[in-house]
Amino acid sequence: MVSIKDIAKKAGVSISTVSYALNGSSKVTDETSSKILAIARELNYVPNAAARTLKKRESRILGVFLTDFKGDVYGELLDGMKEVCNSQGYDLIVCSGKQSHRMLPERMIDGAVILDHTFSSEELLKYAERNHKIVVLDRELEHPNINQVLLDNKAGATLATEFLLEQGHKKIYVVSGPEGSYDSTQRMKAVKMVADRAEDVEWIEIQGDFKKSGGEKAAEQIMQEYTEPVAVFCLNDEMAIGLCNRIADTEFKIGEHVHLIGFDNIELTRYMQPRLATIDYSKRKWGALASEQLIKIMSGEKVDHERIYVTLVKGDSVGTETTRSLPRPN
Amino acid sequence: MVSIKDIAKKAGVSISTVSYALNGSSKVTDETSSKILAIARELNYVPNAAARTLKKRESRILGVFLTDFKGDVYGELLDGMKEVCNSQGYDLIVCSGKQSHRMLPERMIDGAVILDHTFSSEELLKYAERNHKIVVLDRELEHPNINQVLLDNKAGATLATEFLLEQGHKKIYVVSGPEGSYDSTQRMKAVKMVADRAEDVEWIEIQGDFKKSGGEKAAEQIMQEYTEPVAVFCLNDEMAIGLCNRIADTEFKIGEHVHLIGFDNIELTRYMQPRLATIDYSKRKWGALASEQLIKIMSGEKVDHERIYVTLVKGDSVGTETTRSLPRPN
DNA sequence: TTGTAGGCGTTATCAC
DNA sequence: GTGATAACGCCTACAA
Repeated sequence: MVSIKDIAKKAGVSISTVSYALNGSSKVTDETSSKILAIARELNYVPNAAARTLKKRESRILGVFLTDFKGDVYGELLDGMKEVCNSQGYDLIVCSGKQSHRMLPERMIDGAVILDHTFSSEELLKYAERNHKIVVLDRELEHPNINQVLLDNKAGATLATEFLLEQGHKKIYVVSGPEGSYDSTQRMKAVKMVADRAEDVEWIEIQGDFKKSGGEKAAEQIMQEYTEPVAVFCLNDEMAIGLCNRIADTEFKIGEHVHLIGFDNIELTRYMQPRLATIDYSKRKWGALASEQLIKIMSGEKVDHERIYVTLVKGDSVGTETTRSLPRPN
Repeated sequence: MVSIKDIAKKAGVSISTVSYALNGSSKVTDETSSKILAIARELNYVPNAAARTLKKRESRILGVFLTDFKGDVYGELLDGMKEVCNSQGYDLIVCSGKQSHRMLPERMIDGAVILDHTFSSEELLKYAERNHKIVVLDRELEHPNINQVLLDNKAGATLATEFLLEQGHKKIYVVSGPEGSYDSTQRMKAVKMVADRAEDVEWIEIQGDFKKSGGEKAAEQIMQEYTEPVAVFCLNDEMAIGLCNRIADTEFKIGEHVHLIGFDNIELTRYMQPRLATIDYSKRKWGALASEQLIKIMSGEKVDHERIYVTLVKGDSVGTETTRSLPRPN
């Protein structure tokens, strides 16, 4: 490995002069500087990240932690994060799994964005307590070194539920996310609030998992119990897709027998037939804002928690309840 | 930050004793050792990754470089990589974008897996020349420090094309990937080979981009030129999905007017109506193998290039050509 | 069994 | 403007 020491030797100067030249300090003559730069290029010199990080006590790398690498929500979110990070001179790395947690306490990264419910809040608080900077996207956590950028789950679930009610639906299945998911809990709470306040509305929770398989299972149960048209609120789009596809094998029709709305507005919903009604928000903005907040708290700036606003996307997957007595197909 | 120096002071021993104890060396008494460990825990000691990396000249981190964070192929592939990495005591980080390239030459990571055609081969060879270890998944590149783990594109495209021919199709549109994509070029070459060898077969290339939008555009052209049923080979599933969805808005029917086959067997194809015919391979195995090869060449082991085998998945998106004169709908 | 000391590659504070 | 020199936190001969 070629180090500044090698360059110094070859250039006949000291290592400090080399360091200055390499870092573009104005303290060194243009002449010496260009000579050093030339030699550095000639020797294929590349600075050593570990040494720099050790000395400067910062790596200029930010990490984002995901539950897993699958999931349709992540793509744009990560792109949003990357954009902001890069523009601020940081690199972004994506990590998953318990093993990678060490990156934060061992100071391989300067800060972390968390979207991983397997990362316990105790662990996060422990790190925050040791002065590591963290932004959480998937929980509420109060600490001077932690900032929250959360989806407005309550507004989203309220919009979705009210939309179903407005269309005249009286029986609503709600397919939830996995145990312990903050998003699921929050959305569920809002549904309950709205539905309980309405007259004559019955709502039934089906335990889901935020994956396609959960939607499929829910479809089975719903069709089994079917007596008349029902509304279904899948707490994310992936389950809605699973549900749709299970139902596509039957005579039941989405938007007629089963009125369906999702949450997330993932790209695929644009392509579904009929178009899935869902709750939209900017994933790119979510990621960008998370990175911004992280960089701010790292620089010592005091910032408030942020919220990502949501909107309703209507779609033919939810029809008006004009066909109360539509019979069970076949 | 608490370092081994602090522990040493508190324990009344030297820093080397602390280091030995922390690394489980048998050279230190159980008594001293447990005392040191207790103090380390008490002080919330966490080793500093940069210092360890600098000294040991390895980070135990492997990096994978992707063109972008979107893309349905990546999830399982990354999981496959992560599994192998972790089991071998390595961490995996996912990077994207030109800025992050520095991770390799600056020795932040011990090795890299490349699935990013924006990473030039010259750059990769340069790094390989400086003794960095690399596994490429998206090109052919010969160097002692580079290993290839490539899809058997030729076999896949041949299987797909032959399947269309067996079903009696005589006119085949091929929707390609973006300019410069190795996978696209290889697949295209195989199609040409098979189709040209067959009698009476006409094939037409449509320039695509491996994204949904490319499939949509291809759909427009195909419908415009339509006179009788045609076959279409989209060189990846994402374009096939775009094509399907564009066609779903019309009276044309997949599997009747347009016989469609894709490539990749991404999860979503399972849910399409009709089921998309495609080429399958294990993404998880691809990732796992890539990691294994990387770790092997890093340990100085000499390994051959590897190939990921593919199979044909039939689906109702390709019907038999019994309806040669099916008229143009509406 | 434990301590001393040198060095990994870099930055940064001093002198000169 | 340039050069010694001392860290940064850790590992590891070698010495005691």
